[in-house]
Amino acid sequence: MVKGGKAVAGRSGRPRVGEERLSRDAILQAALRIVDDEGLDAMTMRRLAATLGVNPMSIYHHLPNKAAVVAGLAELVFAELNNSTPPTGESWQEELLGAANAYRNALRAHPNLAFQVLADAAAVSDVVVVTVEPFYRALDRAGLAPRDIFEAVNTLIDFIHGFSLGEASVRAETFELAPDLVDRVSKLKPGQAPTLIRIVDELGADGLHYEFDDGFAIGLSVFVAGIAARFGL
Amino acid sequence: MVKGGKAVAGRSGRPRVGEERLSRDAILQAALRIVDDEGLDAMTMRRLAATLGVNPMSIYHHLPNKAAVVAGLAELVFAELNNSTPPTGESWQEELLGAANAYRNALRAHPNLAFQVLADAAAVSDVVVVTVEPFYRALDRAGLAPRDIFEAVNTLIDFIHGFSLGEASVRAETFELAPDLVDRVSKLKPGQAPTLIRIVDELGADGLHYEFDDGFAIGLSVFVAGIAARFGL
DNA sequence: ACCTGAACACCGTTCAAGT
DNA sequence: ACCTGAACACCGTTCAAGT
Repeated sequence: MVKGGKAVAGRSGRPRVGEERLSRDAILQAALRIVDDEGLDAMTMRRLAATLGVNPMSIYHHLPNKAAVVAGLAELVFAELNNSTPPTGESWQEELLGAANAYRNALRAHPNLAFQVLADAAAVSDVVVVTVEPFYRALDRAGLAPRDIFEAVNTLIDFIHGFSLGEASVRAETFELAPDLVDRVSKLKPGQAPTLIRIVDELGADGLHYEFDDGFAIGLSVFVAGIAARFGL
Repeated sequence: MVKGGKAVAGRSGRPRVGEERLSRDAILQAALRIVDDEGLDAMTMRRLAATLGVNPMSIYHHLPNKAAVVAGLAELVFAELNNSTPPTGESWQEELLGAANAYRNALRAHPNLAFQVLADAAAVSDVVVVTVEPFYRALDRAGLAPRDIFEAVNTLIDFIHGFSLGEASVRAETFELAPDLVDRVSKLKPGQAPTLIRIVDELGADGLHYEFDDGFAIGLSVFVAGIAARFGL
């Protein structure tokens, strides 16, 4: 963009104290804005520097490399989640649903980042660890044994991750499966997926409408019923 | 690598019939090899061309761009899954577990690709659609209503996706959580995650060992129990 | 310590030219 | 039709130099 023109004046050299133009936080906020607005690919070091009105290399004094910038963004998402009000509920079930919804919403807030966040969720940082507290609290309240809590939370969070991945990969929050799934299924060679074809046919009558909100709620209800049955509540 | 040297002879121009050096399939196989061996980042168009002994631009006559190459790889993974022997079982539960294990194994076969595969699973192609047939078959056999089958399969596959994402993000198939989780948890400010800290403490006594295989089996058992309970089987 | 400028070693892709 | 060579418009990052 600034391409041909000579660099905007901007004194070089160390700024006086209290005059720093850059900070880890300012960089991450600017990066998050770019990612939210234009996607992860648009967030290049050079572009980031440009929006900060700074030389590309200046960023490297606050973050070691681009991977660190992206990891910092993932951390921001979890930090937002941790700052949201913790879920409460009449029952452990309600509390668990509250935790799950808050988690999903945090991921939904930055769909262009969801992918990266999910990848980093494994390479856990402190912020991520704290994130599971509400889940532990709900299941502790339910009376599960420590090891069962551990496994149950892992399972539930895996589901939320997978669901969020699908949700982030699709633009609209509602979509008609009809033109998509029905159409595609109808083009399959009949021998290849007989059950699928038959089921989709029967569904087709009702009109094949899908809402992510409903899908999530149903998934959670399956999970809650499963926990209760599997761990003897 | 070939950097300074002059291009290896290699006649240019159109090869005679039956003499083509390139094909969509050959390109994808070479690309898959690079991704499996060195990761997705190593698979650049130029690198891919080099291993094929061909000019970078030649690839564009078979695939429109790099995104198409990567999408082709994702398709390969699902194709492998569809060619594996379909699961059978005494009960619908066993059949469902068989389908889930086959699905997970297909994703595990190419960990460096898992990420991309999961992203593309939403932007569904025909190969992906066929992939769900075994799940539909198991739940149809269980006697679920069409709409319930649809929702249950979505939920289960979301779980598998999330699980596989976590599995792909971690190198070893077994890891001690102790030095990782326990250590990290113990460094938290006590007010931040009291339940988590307490539960992990109690777990710490047993030795905090985690196996992905066990985690997956437990997760599946929760879902099977949940499906039975939630959909009244 | 913090910022800059120039340079290095890459990218994906377009376009015109070969056979 | 299929492959090539040169070129364009980018990347992330190193390194030496400024204050």
